[in-house]
Amino acid sequence: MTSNSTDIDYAALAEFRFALRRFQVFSENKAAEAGVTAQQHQALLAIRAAAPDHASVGYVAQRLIVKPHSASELVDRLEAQGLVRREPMQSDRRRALLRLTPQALEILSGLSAAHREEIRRLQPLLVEHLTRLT
Amino acid sequence: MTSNSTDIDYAALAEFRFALRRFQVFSENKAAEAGVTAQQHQALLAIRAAAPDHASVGYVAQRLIVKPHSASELVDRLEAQGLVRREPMQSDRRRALLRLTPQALEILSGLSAAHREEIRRLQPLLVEHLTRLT
DNA sequence: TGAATTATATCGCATTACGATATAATTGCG
DNA sequence: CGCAATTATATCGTAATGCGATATAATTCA
Repeated sequence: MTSNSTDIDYAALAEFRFALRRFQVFSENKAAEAGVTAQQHQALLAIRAAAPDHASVGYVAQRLIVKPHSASELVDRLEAQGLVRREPMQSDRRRALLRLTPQALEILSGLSAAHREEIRRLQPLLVEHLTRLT
Repeated sequence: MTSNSTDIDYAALAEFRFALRRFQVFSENKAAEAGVTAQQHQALLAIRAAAPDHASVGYVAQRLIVKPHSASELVDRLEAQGLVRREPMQSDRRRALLRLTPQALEILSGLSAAHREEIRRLQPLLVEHLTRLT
C-alpha cells in the first residue's frame, strides 16, 4: 500500500519537533550559562531589536506573546538583576521606556553570536525537515 | 559604514525567534482545544512515532529532552486522562511499555493534520529567516 | 469634563520540571 | 554463581513562571 497526501507522517513531524526542541534546549543552556533564563534572553533581544525608544513593557509582551502583566513581571526580574532600567516615557507617562544596561548588552552580544552559529549549524537540518513536511 | 560578517543582526534574530514563538503559541492553542497540554501532545507524538513496542518512559524522556522522572510524571498525567496505558514489558520488567488509547490516536490525528498545515503555511517564512541568518 | 480605553502593576494560584531520593530489575565482574 | 553497580521508573517537596482577577494611573474622545 502506498501513502497518499492525506496520510500523516508522524515520524517526520516527530523529528521536526525533536529538532526544534534541541534548539530550545541549546538556547536555554546558553542563557543559563550567561546567568539569565530563556525568557529573559528573549526579552533582552526584543528590547535590543526594537526601534529606538520604542521598547516598553507592552512591546515586550507583544513580541514574546505573553500577557502584559506577565511582561511586567519579567521586566521586574530583569530590573532586579540590573539588566534593564525603566525610565518614564516623556510622550506617554503610562508607559515605561526600557533601556538595556551595559551588562545586558554584553550578555546579549555573547548569546546572539552563539545563537547565530547554532542556527547556521542547524539550518540545513531544519530546512530539510520543513521541506519534507511540505 | 557597511556591515561585516561579525556584526550581529539583532533584528533578524528577533524576527526568527518571533516566528518560532508564534508557531509555539499556535501549537499550545491547538493542543488546548484538543484538551491536552503542549507537552502531552509532544509525548503522544513521540509515542506514536516510536518503533513498535519501543515506547517507554525513558524513550519519551529522550525525545522530549526532559529528565526521566519528569517523563514519568508526564505519563502519569496522560494515563490519568485515559490517553496512555502502561503495560509491563516482557523483555525487561523494569520498563513500562506505553500504548496510546483510541482517544489519544484520534486527538493526535487531528492535531497532526492541523500542525502539518500550519508548518506548510509557515515554511517559506521560516526558510527565509534561516537563510537570512546564514 | 467624565466615561471609556490603554498601560502597567500586584496578588494569589496552578502547572510543571527539577533535585534528591527511593525501589525494583538487570547486568557484569571476580 | 552471587553480589555490586547500573538502569528504569517512581515519589516528594520545591522553585519558577505565566495567568486570571483586580487595581491604579494616564490618556483619549464623545
